Amino acid sequence: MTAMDEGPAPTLHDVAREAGVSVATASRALNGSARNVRAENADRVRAAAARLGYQPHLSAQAIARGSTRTVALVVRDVADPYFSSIAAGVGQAAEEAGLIVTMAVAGGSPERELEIVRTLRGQRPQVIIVTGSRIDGAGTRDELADELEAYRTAGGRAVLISQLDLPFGTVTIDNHGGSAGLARALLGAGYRRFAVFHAPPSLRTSRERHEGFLSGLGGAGSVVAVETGFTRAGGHEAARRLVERGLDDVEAVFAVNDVMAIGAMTAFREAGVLPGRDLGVAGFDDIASTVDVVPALTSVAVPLREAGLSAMRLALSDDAPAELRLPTTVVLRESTPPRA
Amino acid sequence: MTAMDEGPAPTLHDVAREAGVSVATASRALNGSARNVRAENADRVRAAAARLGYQPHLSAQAIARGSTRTVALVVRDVADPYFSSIAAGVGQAAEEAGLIVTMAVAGGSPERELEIVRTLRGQRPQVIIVTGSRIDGAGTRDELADELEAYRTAGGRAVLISQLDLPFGTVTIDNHGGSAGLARALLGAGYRRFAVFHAPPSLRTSRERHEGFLSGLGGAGSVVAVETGFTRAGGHEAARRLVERGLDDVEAVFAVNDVMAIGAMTAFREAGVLPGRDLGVAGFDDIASTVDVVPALTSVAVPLREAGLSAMRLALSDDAPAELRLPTTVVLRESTPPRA
DNA sequence: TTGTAGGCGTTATCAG
DNA sequence: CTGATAACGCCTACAA
Repeated sequence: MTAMDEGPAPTLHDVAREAGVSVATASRALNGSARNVRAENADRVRAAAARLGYQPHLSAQAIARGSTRTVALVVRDVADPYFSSIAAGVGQAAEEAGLIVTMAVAGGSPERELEIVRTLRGQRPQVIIVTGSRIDGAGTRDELADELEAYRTAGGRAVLISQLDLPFGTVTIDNHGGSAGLARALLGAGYRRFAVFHAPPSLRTSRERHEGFLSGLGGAGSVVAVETGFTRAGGHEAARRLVERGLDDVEAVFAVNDVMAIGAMTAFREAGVLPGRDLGVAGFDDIASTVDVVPALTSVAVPLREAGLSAMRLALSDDAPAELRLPTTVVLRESTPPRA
Repeated sequence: MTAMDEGPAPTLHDVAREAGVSVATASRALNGSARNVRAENADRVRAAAARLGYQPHLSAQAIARGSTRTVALVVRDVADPYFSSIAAGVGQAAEEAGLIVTMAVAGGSPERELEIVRTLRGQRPQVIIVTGSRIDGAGTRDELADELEAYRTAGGRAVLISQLDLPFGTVTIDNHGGSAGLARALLGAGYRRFAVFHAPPSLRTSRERHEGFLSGLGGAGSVVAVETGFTRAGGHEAARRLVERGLDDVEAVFAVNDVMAIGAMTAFREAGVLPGRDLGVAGFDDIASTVDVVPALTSVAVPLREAGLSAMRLALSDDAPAELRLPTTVVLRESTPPRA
């Protein structure tokens, strides 16, 4: 109810009137669709635009031009370092390409993911990037595929950072190979008896890492599997359960991601079991905190930021949608010291 | 060059034709702008929409309706837990309000921040939330204010999660009070001689925390100030420098944020100085990893997620733009054990 | 209950 | 080089 001058944002018409030219000329002057505007008029237009605080209505441009300058990103959880690293990569690539990124959070629900992709499609972004593990038996797989297919048919570029499960460009992480390499490295360090903290096997990422680990072991040693959540809390809880059950037959635990491993380390410590001394601990992803935790966490490095960049590259390239497999690297640290 | 049926996305016209009704009826059936559509027709329209994989063009809706259903968020760095927690809060509130969040990364550059807000304005979002410390002497302050003012004049809601520096709704964190409380708590624990790791004083958040700490000390004890970057790397480097210089006159270090403190702890450890035993360490923000680091990090808890929620609430409310000050809580942990 | 028509802010075509 | 004017996809009086 103030006396402030309320009112709609100035439009191109306002600018044109203020500059004493037609909208067409104003439009041309502002975005040089053709270089043919008299310098003087161009200046007048720019001055008028500045004076009025004019900003072109992106939606209107989108309609008139028939295309937007945005990329849509679907993640499970922004606050999870795994996704925020990917998001950072996507953001960087988007900025370089002059695109705006819009971001939606699926929270691990396949239904919500589907719903998001649907409404995202309404945004008509140039690119849709869906991140996060596929979930088997979710029942939304085919619908998601249809949705993305419809999007592609309309000229959009869909890319997944996930498992190669849908017929779209996909950036995959070598989960199986990474875990197998880790298993071999741990065997090499003298470990024989393991526990694996994993999420429900329908979560593909977890399953791949779990299976990869077993296959890397190649039958050597023993493994007790503990199913839990794919989060820090899950790792923490699994560790508590394992301690309760007794640690006699485990020399090292592999948690299928770092936040689980870190939560587990804390739980072990709370129970008087010292990670790195009493028990080896390893994770997966090699998030930033691995080196700040004590003992530093053995992990499998995944180029997360690079995954985001690659996804954008894949999307923007004109090659047929392909799989881009990102390599992983085992990084041994103090949490799994060589065993006498 | 495949034989796939390429082509533009289906429009409302296509749906209408497919259903054998007019666009108006189709529009009404799809978004019940009025409940007056014969049930049979409504069904036909919905069926046609489904068959065609129709999704309304959000930009077109935005233009026709004169408003969008989006909120724009500006952060410094998505991968920083500080911002990703805020983003998570904003995302949650946005979802509840049925809004899509678009997110842009300023990377700590005031110029980039200004540029982002400018183009964001073109998006015509319902809300613009700008997060991150104000930076004094940036030279963009007034321009940013103008930009946001123009946005508000056009009916937008601008909110900052920052310092109260611009005449808009602002969610502030009690940096000064929190640090002062921390200082008192550390005095109470027997510490007297401090080092403070801070960023350049133009960064308001850093300055407020630094000054708050000094004021909490109230002249008691001694303080050596070390200027460095506002990041983990900054903390790490400051710690290295401090060790080189000698630690004889410091019993505890306060890093103005947790990632700095955590980086510092690692650096100290690398130098053979054990945090918590040889040296107290405290941070600010109380990010998730404080409890997973060893020793657990003393910090000042900031309701980050809540900040995001509050910002949305502030934006969506019809009250005059106000300041909403979020309280902080000192959390003493093992990194600052009571001193004999 | 339905359809026609005009408008939203831009861009782009096509005469001048 | 400039200015009408017709799209773009959707919504919404207004009229039927």
